[in-house]
Amino acid sequence: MDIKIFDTLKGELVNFVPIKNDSVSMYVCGPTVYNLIHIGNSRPMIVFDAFRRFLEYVGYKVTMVQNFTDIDDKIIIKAVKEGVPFNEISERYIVEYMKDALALRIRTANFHPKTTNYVHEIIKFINELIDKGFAYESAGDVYFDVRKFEQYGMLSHRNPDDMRSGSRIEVSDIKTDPLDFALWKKAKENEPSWESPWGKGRPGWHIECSVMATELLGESFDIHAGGNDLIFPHHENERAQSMAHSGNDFANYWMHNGMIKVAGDKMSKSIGNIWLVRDVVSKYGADTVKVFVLSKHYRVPLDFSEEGLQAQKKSVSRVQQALKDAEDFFAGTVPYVKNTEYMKSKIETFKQALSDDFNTSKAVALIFDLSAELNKALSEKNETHVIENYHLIRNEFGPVLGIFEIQETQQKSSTDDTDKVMQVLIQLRNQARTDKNYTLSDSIRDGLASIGIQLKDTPEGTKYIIQ
RNA sequence: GGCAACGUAGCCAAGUGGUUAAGGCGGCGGUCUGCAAAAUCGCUACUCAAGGGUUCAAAUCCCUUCGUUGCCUCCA
Repeated sequence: MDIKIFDTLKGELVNFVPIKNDSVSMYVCGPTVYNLIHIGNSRPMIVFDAFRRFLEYVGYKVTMVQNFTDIDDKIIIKAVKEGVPFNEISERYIVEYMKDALALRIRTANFHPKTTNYVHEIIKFINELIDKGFAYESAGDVYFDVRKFEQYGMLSHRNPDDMRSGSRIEVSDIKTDPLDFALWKKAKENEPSWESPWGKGRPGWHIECSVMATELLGESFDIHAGGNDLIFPHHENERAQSMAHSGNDFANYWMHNGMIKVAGDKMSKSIGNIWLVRDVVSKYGADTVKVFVLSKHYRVPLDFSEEGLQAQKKSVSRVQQALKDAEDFFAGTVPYVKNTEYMKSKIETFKQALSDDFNTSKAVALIFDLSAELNKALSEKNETHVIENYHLIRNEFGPVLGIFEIQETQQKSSTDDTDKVMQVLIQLRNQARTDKNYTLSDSIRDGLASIGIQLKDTPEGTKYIIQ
């Protein structure tokens, strides 16, 4: 099956053909670790984790790298402010990042390299760029000479001359061209630094990704991904220095996700309109957050709002409840079956949707359809159809998109004390109903509802859901 | 100023040349229920920002206008 993706470099939908037949190498730009991550940061995590799973689903062996930039101005500033070594800050926020990723059920990449572990390779890489005439030292800094790289501007579809004339580019007399960017920054007093041929200093911002991608995936690899705010300058610069260094292609495909916005503005640490991942996940659950993100195509801007999340939570709960009902229907474990024709045709539809520039909103819509089918099958007691739809959601499509993989809501077992208390209350209420004492029965129901416990009178008896 | 993207129902959102314009939330009506809730069934865009054009045929291609946003500076 052909997989089509939108390639930022070509500016159009292209057929995805990996370098090696059966394997895919991808590099996803990770965070600079100086803060807790917000919902905006979570979009590439959610989207590209799912994309990676999809590639594996259709049979590729995927090697995924996601870096941590653990040395940078902001980390240093924060460390100074707290009076601790810089690596205490970066290590802290790597741990916090991992916690948030876990809460979102993002699978870990194959490699999570850190800049500071690659300083030796970075220095070597810069040295080679200087040898090849693409970089120069100036006052202890080393800069990339953009005029030497003919393709500069190609990824971001910009003309270097236009950018030079723009007033927002800072002019510096230590740079040959205002667009030149730092590969190596000379250490200021008391800054963390490493020894180098150019004196004490530290890596510039873009170089770490080029070096770590090259070290772990090779000079040329398949996919480079990240937020579209990284296209310029980060990815443009990465591409320039990498191609100048190797003389070969760098990433063959560039995938970029759109920004998450709040009330019309981009969610950004500098604007301050951020929602922390951990707060949103604990309030709405990972499935809701992920379905919310995957409901919209990954390249277009997504407006974040509590109202939107609230609406999504309802739809997500319906699917979760249908799955739980199916498990209850089979007293805990839904038996596996060989894929039926019905399942095969749904799987085909699912793959088709995701092959078309990763159209997750179509795939999510399919899951909602299956969830309705599952509910119908349950009420008709059609075992085969329950099994088919349950497995398609829980064990086939869910694990690809990273949603509905597990039961998020707490299941109460019959040995649980809560359940015992609930059974007493339900019995009491049902006696009242039999006696047609609806004032009492309704007051029990309303009372429970007010503390978040919902009663449902089904043909199989009264059930309850703890919100 | 330069370079892009987007504008589809009350709201969110697929569809990008040709069957009845997916799906979700909300709303209305039916089934179920003592009444609800949940589930389920039906209805909820004769129309795709506006105006031109191309075509046998356009939400889908082209042009113009209006509007929103992003990048050009750290950012996912």
